[in-house]
Amino acid sequence: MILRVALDTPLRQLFDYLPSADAQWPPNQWQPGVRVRVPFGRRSLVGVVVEITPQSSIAADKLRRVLEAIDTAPVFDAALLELLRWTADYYHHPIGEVMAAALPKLARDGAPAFALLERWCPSENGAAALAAGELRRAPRQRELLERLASSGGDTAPVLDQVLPGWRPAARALRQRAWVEVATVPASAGLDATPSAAIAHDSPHELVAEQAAAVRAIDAAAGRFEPFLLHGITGSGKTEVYLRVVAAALARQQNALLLVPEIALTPQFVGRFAARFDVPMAVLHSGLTDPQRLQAWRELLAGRARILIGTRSAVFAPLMTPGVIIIDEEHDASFKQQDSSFRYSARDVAVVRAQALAIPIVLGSATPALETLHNAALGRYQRLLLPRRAGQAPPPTLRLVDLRVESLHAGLATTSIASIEQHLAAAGQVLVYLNRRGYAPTLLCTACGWIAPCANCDARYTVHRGSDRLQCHHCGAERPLPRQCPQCGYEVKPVGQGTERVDEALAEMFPQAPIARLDRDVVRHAGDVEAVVARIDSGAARILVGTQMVTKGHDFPNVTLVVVLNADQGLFSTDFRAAERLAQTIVQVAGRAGRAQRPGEVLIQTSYPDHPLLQQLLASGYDGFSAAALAERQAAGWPPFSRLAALRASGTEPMTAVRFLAAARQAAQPSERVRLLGPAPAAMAKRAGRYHAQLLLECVDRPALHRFIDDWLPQVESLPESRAVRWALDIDPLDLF
DNA sequence: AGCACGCCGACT
DNA sequence: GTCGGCGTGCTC
Repeated sequence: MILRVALDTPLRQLFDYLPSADAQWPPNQWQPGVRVRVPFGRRSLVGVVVEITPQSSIAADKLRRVLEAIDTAPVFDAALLELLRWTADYYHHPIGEVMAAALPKLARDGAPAFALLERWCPSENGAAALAAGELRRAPRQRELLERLASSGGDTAPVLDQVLPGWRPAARALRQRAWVEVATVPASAGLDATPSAAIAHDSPHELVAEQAAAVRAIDAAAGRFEPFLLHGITGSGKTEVYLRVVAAALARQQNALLLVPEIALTPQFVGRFAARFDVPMAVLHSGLTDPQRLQAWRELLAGRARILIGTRSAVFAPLMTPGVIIIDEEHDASFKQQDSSFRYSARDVAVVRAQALAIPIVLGSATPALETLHNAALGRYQRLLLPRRAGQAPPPTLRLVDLRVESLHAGLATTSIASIEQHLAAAGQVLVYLNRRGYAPTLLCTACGWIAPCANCDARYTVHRGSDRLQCHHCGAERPLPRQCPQCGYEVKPVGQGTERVDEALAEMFPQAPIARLDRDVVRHAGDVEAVVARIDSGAARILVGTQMVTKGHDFPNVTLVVVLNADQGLFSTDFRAAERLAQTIVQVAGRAGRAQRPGEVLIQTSYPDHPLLQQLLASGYDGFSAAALAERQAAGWPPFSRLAALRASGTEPMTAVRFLAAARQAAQPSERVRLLGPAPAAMAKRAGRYHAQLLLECVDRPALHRFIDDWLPQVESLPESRAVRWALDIDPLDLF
């Protein structure tokens, strides 16, 4: 019997092992999905048994024995194992690394799948000693031994409660062999967290469209059916989620809710905890390793009924899942960007739902064009929530023509006048600017020197708060110079960041307290909530923020939104830039006028005639997306074709390009797959490395994947690959 | 990715 | 004379 094991290495293969000699592990106990410790070269690694086969193609004398089985039951059930194999296949990524990504770090290192507790028992000698009246001079030890004798044994947490400070006594007793200690698995009830809140939140009334959406999703129970829940901001998508989860719970099933980022988990946990009196688990990167392990164990034991998590939660073990929900499905955070395993949690979730034969709900006010296309093709059922709850009227959008306006700290005269009006009418104002810091450049007024980052093709951003220069691309920092290091003349910050807009607004409207929301003011968990609370309570009247303000939080009393710089996305080389800009504008506009008062949205631009802006103004996101999809079709971009990008970086300017050129050379010419590049990245140098990419495009997905399957082994063995870091990005979101 | 083996420069 | 630089090869 051969165990085929996935190991956390970049090698694209399984490794064959003989079962351990352990008598406790008869052959019929080995199962796929069980973790094992195996010898690998000269180290020992934790891997996952993926297959059990009668024989191996590896020479018998090379096969080694498993050192130890870590689990008695699989940590990946058959369905999850199959999903992980599909994922490794689809993203052309080593299976062992995919499996590693699906496990919390501590589980990856071999931590048991269930919590272990120390259990202390009296020994026979101990009972005898007690009866003989020993320990008269050691009251603590006697007390402990008496307790253990009467209870027959206790676990450490119990002893912590009944006899605080019992450890020294226990150690002494153990030395005399009067007590024994064993580690036992924590059985269900023992370490179960008591459910926090009693469900007190009563379901909101549903409007007709919400009710129809809930009915449609509930009707799909027990079969695979993807839904696009396209609901404008404020239309009550969350209430639909709650109803759908309630129905799943009623069917004795569990639910998975994926959210794009950590900041959004507390509010969902709050809403769900208020509605449901069931154990929930939360998984995101803000947890400590032990917390993540704990959540994973709760899921594995089937104790948690609802899982709310970010990207990697799509791989969490789920017992009898009944529905998967993806909130803000268009959000780019669902696509892993920073590791070499670049998966889309949204797309994997759809595959998981399909394998599980359960419905999946993709919710958004601004769906991705891919998703809208799937809905148009009838692959996804589109559910529309076109109205705001509470009959709040939709905000009106207006463009502010920067060519004819004078600017004060990035604010046009019209915008300033509007802010004044709204403040006077007791409204709140939101100013959106996708640039943190004080100013994006520091310029010498005499010689034209601009503070450059030494590691990147970028400029330092001026930060007044910390009185430093900061590179937003590599994180480098240095003190803010007082004079030009080149000519000694005066330097000044040029351009606007949120910090400067905050300062300028404070000068213009001294009576209106300002809150700022960007990564510089949000340092710890709870910071976002604190800022949101200042706005909600009315303590602050103006909110200045970056992308962060567009995500999730509602500001019901905001009546005016000003978008300071919409133009960055208008002329990008990236074919997705327009989509992202439209989504941002619609999302930030959605923050305005959600209570009774109508909202107003001002978009400052130097290109008021740009078709994208005109489209958005005339026919909203629907009109924009229809036009954008037509453009994509004409240009042959996704979703009308499939892309993959081979990305590389090296410490020398040309190594990445050379590697990619060699990779292109190595490719079998194909009529169907087009190769574009290699091309250096728009910002080639980042953090001291030079980046480049080679793009693959093909109308037919299976053809593209077959091509990559043939090509990748050759790419791997290229001598040029030694000098670079490279990664293959399937369905890339941004092209540089 | 690790980790070891192996062959050429600046140091006690 | 050695410590150590990273090239190259292997992991069932």
